[in-house]
Amino acid sequence: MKAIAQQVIGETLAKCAERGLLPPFPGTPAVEIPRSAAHGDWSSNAAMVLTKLAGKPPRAIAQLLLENLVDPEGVIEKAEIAGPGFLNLFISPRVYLKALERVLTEGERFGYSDVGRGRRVMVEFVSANPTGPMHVGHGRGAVVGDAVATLLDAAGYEVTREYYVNDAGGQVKLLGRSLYVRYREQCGIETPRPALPPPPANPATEEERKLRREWDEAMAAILPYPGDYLVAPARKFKELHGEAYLDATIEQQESLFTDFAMGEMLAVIKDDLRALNITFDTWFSERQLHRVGAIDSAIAKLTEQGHLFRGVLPPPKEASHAEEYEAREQLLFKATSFGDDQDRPLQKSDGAYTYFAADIAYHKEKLDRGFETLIDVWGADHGGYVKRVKAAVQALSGQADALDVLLVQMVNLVKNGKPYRMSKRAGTFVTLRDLVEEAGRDATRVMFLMKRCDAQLEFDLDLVKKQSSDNPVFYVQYGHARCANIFKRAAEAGVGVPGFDLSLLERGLLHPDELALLKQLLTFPELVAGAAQAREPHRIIYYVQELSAAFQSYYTKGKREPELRVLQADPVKTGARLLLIAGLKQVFANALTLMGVSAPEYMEVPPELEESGE
RNA sequence: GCGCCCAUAGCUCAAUUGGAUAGAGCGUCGGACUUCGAAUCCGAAGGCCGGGGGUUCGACUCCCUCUGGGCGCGCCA
Repeated sequence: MKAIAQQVIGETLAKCAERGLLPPFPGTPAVEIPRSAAHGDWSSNAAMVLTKLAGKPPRAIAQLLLENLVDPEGVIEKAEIAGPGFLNLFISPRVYLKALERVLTEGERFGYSDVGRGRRVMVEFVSANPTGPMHVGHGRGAVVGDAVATLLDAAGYEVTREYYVNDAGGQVKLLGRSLYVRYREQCGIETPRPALPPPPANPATEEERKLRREWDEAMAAILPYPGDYLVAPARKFKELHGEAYLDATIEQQESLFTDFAMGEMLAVIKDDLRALNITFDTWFSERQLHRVGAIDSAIAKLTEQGHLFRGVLPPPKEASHAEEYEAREQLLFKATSFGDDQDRPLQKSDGAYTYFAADIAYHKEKLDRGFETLIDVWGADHGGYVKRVKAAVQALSGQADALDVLLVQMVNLVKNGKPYRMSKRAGTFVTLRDLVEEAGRDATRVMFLMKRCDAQLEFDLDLVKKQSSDNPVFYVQYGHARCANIFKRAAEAGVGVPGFDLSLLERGLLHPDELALLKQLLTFPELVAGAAQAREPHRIIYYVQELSAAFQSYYTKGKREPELRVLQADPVKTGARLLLIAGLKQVFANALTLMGVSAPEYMEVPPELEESGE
């Protein structure tokens, strides 16, 4: 649809330039759908843009455009100048009616485009350490990453979803040690307690908080991962090995036990993801990176490019870290030449590589695999990390925008109208699994996708668990279910859905609401392309809500005015409207599918609404 | 102290990426079911777009600054 308006304006501008009436237009002229329908179907600000270049007032330029409008096919019903110099185009209804055919023939592919031109893009998301089950914060990143990937795929990019498994660091070694402790418990050996007085459960004073901290630290040395989720793996380990590893060495704990625990944790994570219907194309192991010497080759390349040097970093600004500071020469990446605040170390004092070094190698690996665009979905707590990784990717790829990092902000849980603090110790830890089981997949996904990801999200645990109309997911699905119901009724009445017929539509779809609905659903392909390029899945949710609202409003008018019903005495109107509803249903289904939300044919009325409903 | 993110109706959030009169849901108030699903619809009230400056035909959007909240700040991943 946009292309039609763009073509008219573009050719009109070209004609004016040819005749010497106006200077050539710089770039491609912008057309957009005005907020108010009174301002036409499409609007162009070309006259305002040309004001300076042409040395004429914008309205005079708009007048020239109007007089020279190029429209050989007669798609423009009316054009007018408005406001400071907008040129507003009113498209002939016939154009829209005809376009409905595309919706119906393209079916579930309607909305797909090739703006991505097969460009290879990797979306790396979740990548949670395999040290425990996923929590709700991970869930947001998972859903957003998945939806962005789906959108990019629909926009014609060639998308790979990857999970980076951090299986090489100290965290997973600690996991192995925790499993060892749990395993011994399974074998009847009690876990030693710290040689400290037991701390207060709810520390109130500073002194009590200190005791609590000391206790927690001492406990962490024995059992770094205190939750219950290692109990089942410990049991399984015992079944497999009996009591053969009761006196495992620390090396065994950090290899054998670690590998076992990690395997179990990854299985849990995969289960959690499956509950959200999220799958990955590739699981990339950090160990693999070390094994093939990827870090060395990344460092070699950066050295070759002159981005590495040996130097001393200034002391940390934050007081608590400054005490430990010791001036030391180390291998640094010159991140400051790409806009970072500091140069960043690649090696620790013991000579081992930093996590950053591994991350550089990992991103180089992605580029080497042929991905032209990299998208990373990270939690907000990694915000301070963005600049240096982007710097590294820029150095490696030579492009400033090869890496796009989506920082998914924190999820604040709310229960009973109050902030709900998550604490493993207090037993108020909410796993993603718990949430999905209680709220359901659709509701969880919609909640995570309703807001831009760069803003914090308030997640109301009561609301999402409530099976009622307060829950936004029901409204968006109801639009689809209602369409389905119309077809069910039509079938019951023996009314068939006609094949596409332009003259039928011209005779039957006469109400302004119907044309407005049609126009709205025809914007879907551009919406998808825009949302993909902006990496903003929330646009789709808002669109479905708006489309659903417009449809419900139209539908309800039929209650008062029988001639507005879809199914009615006039077969022409009925047929034409069934075609419109078919298009609507298709767009609802496509939009919901893109978001990974189901499009139900029928929705159960929840029990608490049943009484008031009758 | 520095960096990144956020601030829009009582609450939770949008705003076509610089466009015309800033919109939804929830909540409040008032209406609408004898036939396509009332999980719905219609209407009303509710706004100094955090404050101030700037950029231009035009700013919620871009720049500067201040205030308030969040996240992070060598050798944790």
